[in-house]
Amino acid sequence: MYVAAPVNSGICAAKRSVEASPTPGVRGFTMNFDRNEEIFGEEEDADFVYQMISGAARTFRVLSDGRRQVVRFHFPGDVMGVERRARHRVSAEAVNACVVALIRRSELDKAARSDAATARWLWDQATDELEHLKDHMMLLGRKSAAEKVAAFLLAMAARTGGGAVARLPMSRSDIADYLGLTVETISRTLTQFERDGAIAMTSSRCIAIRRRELLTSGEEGRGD
Amino acid sequence: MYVAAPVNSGICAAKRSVEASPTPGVRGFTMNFDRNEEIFGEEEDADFVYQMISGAARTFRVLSDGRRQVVRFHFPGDVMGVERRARHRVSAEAVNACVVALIRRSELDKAARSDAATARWLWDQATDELEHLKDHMMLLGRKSAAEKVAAFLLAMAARTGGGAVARLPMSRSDIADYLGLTVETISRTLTQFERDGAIAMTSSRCIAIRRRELLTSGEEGRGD
DNA sequence: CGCCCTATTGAGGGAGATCAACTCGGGTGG
DNA sequence: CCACCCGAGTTGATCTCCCTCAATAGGGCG
Repeated sequence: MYVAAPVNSGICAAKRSVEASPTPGVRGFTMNFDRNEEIFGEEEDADFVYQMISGAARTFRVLSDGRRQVVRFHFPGDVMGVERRARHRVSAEAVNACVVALIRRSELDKAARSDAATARWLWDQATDELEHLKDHMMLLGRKSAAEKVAAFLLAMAARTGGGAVARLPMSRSDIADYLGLTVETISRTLTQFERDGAIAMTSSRCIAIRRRELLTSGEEGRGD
Repeated sequence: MYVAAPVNSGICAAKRSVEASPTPGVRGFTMNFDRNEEIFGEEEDADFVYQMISGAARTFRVLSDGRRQVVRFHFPGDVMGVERRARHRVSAEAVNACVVALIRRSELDKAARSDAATARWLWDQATDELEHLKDHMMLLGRKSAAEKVAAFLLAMAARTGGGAVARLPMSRSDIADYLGLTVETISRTLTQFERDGAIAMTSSRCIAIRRRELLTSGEEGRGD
C-alpha cells in the first residue's frame, strides 16, 4: 500500500538555480530534491521536461485505493515527463537526494522545430522509453517472481559497477511496486538467491552477483 | 479519429497495391493480410511503419519457452512498428483479415524533417503509445483478474458501438496474453460477470455491457 | 453431418499475497 | 557513549486467487 510521503515545503526559494543546458540547444535550470520529495505530480501541467543530473527518481501511478505501479526508475541522463498531452500521466519522486534539470517544454518544442539535433534527442528519449516499457510489460505479464527479481538485479548491476554489483538506491517497497510483487516476496526471493549462491548481500542495498548463470534463465539476450 | 478511406479488397492475389497516403505528406502502399498472418517480425529490419486501414492486428513478444505477451491491439488508424532502432522490438500479426498501409521509414524520416505536420504526426503516434503502455503497466502489475477483464471490456466497448457493446475480433487466448492471464480465467471471469448481470454475451465475440457500474470499480476515470 | 478449433466448465494444486512477529541498522537525544 | 526509537527488512504461518490439467460443449465450414 502506497502512503504519500511528507514533502518538506518552504525551501523551494533557494532550490532553483540557473544552470547550463543538459540538452542540445536548450538552456534549463536545476533543482535539488530530498529523498521522497515530489518532483512533479500526475495531472500537473506538463510545462517542463525533467532530466536527471544526479541521484535516482521513480515515476509511478497510484490507484484510488493506494495500489501503486512504479513505471520506471530514472538515473543520471534519463529524462522524465515527456508527454503527449498538456498534463503529466505519472508522478515523479526522488528515490534519494537528487539534482534534476528542468527544461521548459515550450522552449524545447521551439528548439526541436528548428534544430535537428534537439528533435532527434527528444525522439530518442520517447522511443527509448517505449522500448523499456515493452520489455517491462513482458516481465509484468508473464514472468515469475524469481524471474522478475533476477532480471531486476541484472539490470541494476549492468548500470553500476560493470555488472558485478547491484547497488539499489530504492527500497524493497519501490522494487515490489516496480515488479508487481510484494515486499515479502522480494525479500524471500533474494534470500533464496543467496542460499543458492547466486548472489551475496553485502547489505540490503548492495548485492553482488556471484553466479550470473543462475539468474539468466528466461533472459532474452538481445544484448544491445 | 482517423477513419480509413474505403479500400478495394478482394485482390488478394496481388497483395501489394500502390495507394494514396494515409499520413501527412508521405505516400505509401497497402497490403492485405489473412487471419493470423505475420505482418512483421521481431528482429526484422524496421524499414517500414505500418498503419492499420481496416481489420485488427496484435503486436507481441514471445519468450523462448513460448510465453507470449500481447503489447497492444491495433485498429484502423493505429500505427505499428515505430521504433528507435534499426530492428523491430515486437512482432505483429493480423487478428482477422486486415489491410495495412506501409510507409517507408526513410521517406517518413525525410518528410518529418521538412514537414512539421508529419513530424507532429509521428510524435503523436509515439507518445500515444507511451500513454497506452503506462496505463497497461498499472493493469498488468497491480490489478486483479476481474479488474483486468472489466477494464478490457470497457475499452473495447468504447471503441465500437458507442460503449454499449464490445465486439471482440480476437480470441480468448489473445485476450489472456494481453491481460497476463490464462484463457480459463478469462472465460470464468466473463461467466461470472454474466451471472452478476453486468454483461450479456450474444456470442463469445460479442458482449453487451448491461450494468456498467459493476465493471467500473477501480477505474481511474480520466476520460479523455 | 462430422470435423476441428475455440470456448467453457470442473477439480485440484501452487505461487505469491496476507497477516503477524521479529530483527536489524542508523540516527537522535540524554 | 550508549539507550532508545523508528523505519526498513526479514522470516514464519496461513490463505486465496489464479494456474494447471482434464473433460465437455459450441460453432463455423467443408
